[in-house]
Amino acid sequence: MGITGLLPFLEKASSACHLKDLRGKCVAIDSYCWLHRGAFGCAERLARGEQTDAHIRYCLKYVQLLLSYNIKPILVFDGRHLPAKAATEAKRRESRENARKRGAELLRLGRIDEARSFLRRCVDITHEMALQLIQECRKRNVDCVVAPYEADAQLAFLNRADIAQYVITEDSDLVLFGCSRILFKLDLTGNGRLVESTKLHLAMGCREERYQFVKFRQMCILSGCDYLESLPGIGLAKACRFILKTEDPDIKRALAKIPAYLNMRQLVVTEEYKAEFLKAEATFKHMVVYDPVERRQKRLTDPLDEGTPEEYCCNAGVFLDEDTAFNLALGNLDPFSLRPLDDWHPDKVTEAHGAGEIKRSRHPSIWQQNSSSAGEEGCEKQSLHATNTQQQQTFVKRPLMNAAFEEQGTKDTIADVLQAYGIETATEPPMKRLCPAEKPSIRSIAFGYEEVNVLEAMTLLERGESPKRNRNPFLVATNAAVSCREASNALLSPTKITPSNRSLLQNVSPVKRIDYSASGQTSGQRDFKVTSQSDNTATTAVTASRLSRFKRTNTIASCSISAGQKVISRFFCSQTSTGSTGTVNNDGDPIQDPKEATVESPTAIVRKFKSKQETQKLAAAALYLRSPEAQLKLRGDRTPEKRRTGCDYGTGLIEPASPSVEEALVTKVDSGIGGIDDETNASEGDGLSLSQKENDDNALNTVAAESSETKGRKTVRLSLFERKHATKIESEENMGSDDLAIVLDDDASDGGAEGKAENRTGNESTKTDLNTERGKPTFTNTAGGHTRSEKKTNSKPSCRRPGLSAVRGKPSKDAAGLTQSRLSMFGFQKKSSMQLDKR
DNA sequence: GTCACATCGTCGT
DNA sequence: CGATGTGAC
Repeated sequence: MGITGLLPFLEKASSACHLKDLRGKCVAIDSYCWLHRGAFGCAERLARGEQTDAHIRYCLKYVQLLLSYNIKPILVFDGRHLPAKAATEAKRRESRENARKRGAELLRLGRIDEARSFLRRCVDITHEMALQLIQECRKRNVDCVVAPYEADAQLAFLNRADIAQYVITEDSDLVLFGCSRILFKLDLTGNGRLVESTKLHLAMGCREERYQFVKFRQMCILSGCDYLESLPGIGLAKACRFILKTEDPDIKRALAKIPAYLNMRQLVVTEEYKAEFLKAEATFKHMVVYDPVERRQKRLTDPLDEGTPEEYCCNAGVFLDEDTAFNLALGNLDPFSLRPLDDWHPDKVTEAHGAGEIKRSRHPSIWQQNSSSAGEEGCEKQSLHATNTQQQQTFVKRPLMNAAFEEQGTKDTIADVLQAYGIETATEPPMKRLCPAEKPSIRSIAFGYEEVNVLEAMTLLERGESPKRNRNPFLVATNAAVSCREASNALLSPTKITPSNRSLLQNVSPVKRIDYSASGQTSGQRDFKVTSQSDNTATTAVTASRLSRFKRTNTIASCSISAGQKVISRFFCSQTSTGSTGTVNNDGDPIQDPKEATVESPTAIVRKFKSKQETQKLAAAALYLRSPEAQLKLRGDRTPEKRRTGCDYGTGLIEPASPSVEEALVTKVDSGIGGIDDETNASEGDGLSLSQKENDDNALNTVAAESSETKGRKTVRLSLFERKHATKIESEENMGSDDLAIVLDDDASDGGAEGKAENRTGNESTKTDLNTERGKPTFTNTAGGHTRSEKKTNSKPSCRRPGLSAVRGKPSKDAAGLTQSRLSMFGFQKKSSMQLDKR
């Protein structure tokens, strides 16, 4: 059920979002949504008990989509039913059962079409389906978790623990559970709607300083949620008005004032309701979830921390014994009977498991128990669960990625390091400054990745926006969707390893392997530790600086940097007079003596940078506005091929595509979905996609086909709708189609055709608006239906006749059922009569 | 303007 | 499950 009307209510707290903004992140998925949508397509077969895997393939398509953007997915499944929801569940089961019976009956009577509609409504997502998907995911090294109870709480836990930075769902309840970033309405083109908890006050219409998340949650519970029916006559709007009005922090006392505050004298707030309210609140706060890191069940938040009496948690689930809980979370048990169905164990995974053509994700598993297993999750774990030890700057060791090389320990040049990991080094090292520092005139227009990154972070910082794109393929997580502060801090400060400043190089560099916790002692050439006490000799200085340059950029790691000291990034060192020694190595990079690293606050550096480097900033801004391809061209493409082509996690469902190619496609598809007018063909001087279009030749891969098919479908659907109206008008006016004022054409019949997308770029969007959201999902009908009507009315009347394939299967009687308001909404009535008048 | 309730669509070819 | 439409207050 969720919260009725919450998503439209959250319009102001949401923004259009694309998966490309989530690169390098980890995303927890409410798998039920995908399974349910997937099962809908093969509902008949499922209802008849026939064998099918269409729904599984549907889900894997999404998994693949995420992997192709280098996003780590964690699929979360529902577990047992909460007692509080038992009634709702029973009701659902009953209605499904009824639908099944009626469907079967109609099927016997041979009324296939009617039977179909009932059979679709009776699809139930069973744990067997979930397990089927889980098993496919295991083959691909994609993590799955079965929640002890509701997936919602589990998703929220993963999000709050920062194991997953985003949550994908269709259920508005996730907001109440306290997720920070939720992606709704994700489609196969990668577009979705992002709701951020930091913006919730905007939706409530409340000043930020007066806003508390607790208030938001109380508002939602008051409006009616899964655990508590609303008081009669109270919906979101009234609940919001009440919550904003009341000052009383004690909600139990405040609840009594509802009738007075809302002018609803007839309303009675019983003691029972108050108690149930507190229980419902506790259910959201303290539901039992599973912590895959600690491998134990716990509550989403600790009742002691929140001061919640234990008796209120009676609906929030009970704990299982350790072993059962673990196996349930892995998906090995049937959640209801707790009978074993499988015996998979994360610690006993063999590579052979995924043998065959199926490619395995390289993301580290959340189930990797050894916290020293590092990689991404190692970092997560450290930032999450080892905050205390972090103060000692204890770095976790990552597993040896290339044992032969790493044990050897002699090859310490950048080229060697990269080569050891299969990165092509025939070209220059990726982080190499493209234009040497000694050529300042050229430097002002050419930038390395870091520069652009920093500039971008600062530019966005200035504007108070979140960074949108990853431009530096090596700074995977620094950029996208991290708050600006985080981004700039990661670049500016002597950082600890956090999820936001990981990089490929960090993993590649031997530096990472130094265990600083040991004794501060490090061995030979491997010590590239940059500290104020560092004693790099002249002979090792060049090599050391080259490698430490990598390190400093992202993880300036040292146990001996004391508070207040700051080793600033190479970029800033070279730009600030105090930071640079003035010496340059043979790469043209300044060799920075760590002793002279300035102790400056990030803001001070930014200020200095801003005043001194205005031209560079402008140039960088110009560069920022280019597509990734254009940037690469401008800077000279030094990125090793392997990295540029993105990840290679494909399973064959969707071929792994270069991220840039995907972006190109999305740009095209975006413009295709939104526009329903053919008469405007110009793809409005879209500077961003210029070079992407040049790349189109490469774009004809499976993803292309997928995307354009989707586009085609949508277009056909729109056309079908339009045609229905047209038919209606036609019959009403008693006119032949030749006389019909609405222009009909056959364009939509071949929906998947390449190139149409650009032609359909609607004239509805402002040409100069780079943030246009056309074609992206929105929460409100005003944004969906109404804009469409505006599009229609603003443009010349036109209507595409769908192809035969689109008409087939839809009984024409539907057209007769259209209401006048619907017609006028799409502008047909008006237009047709207008045109008819002319005649 | 709100809210409650009923009904539809979700896929895929 | 959300979206949408409709009718009651």
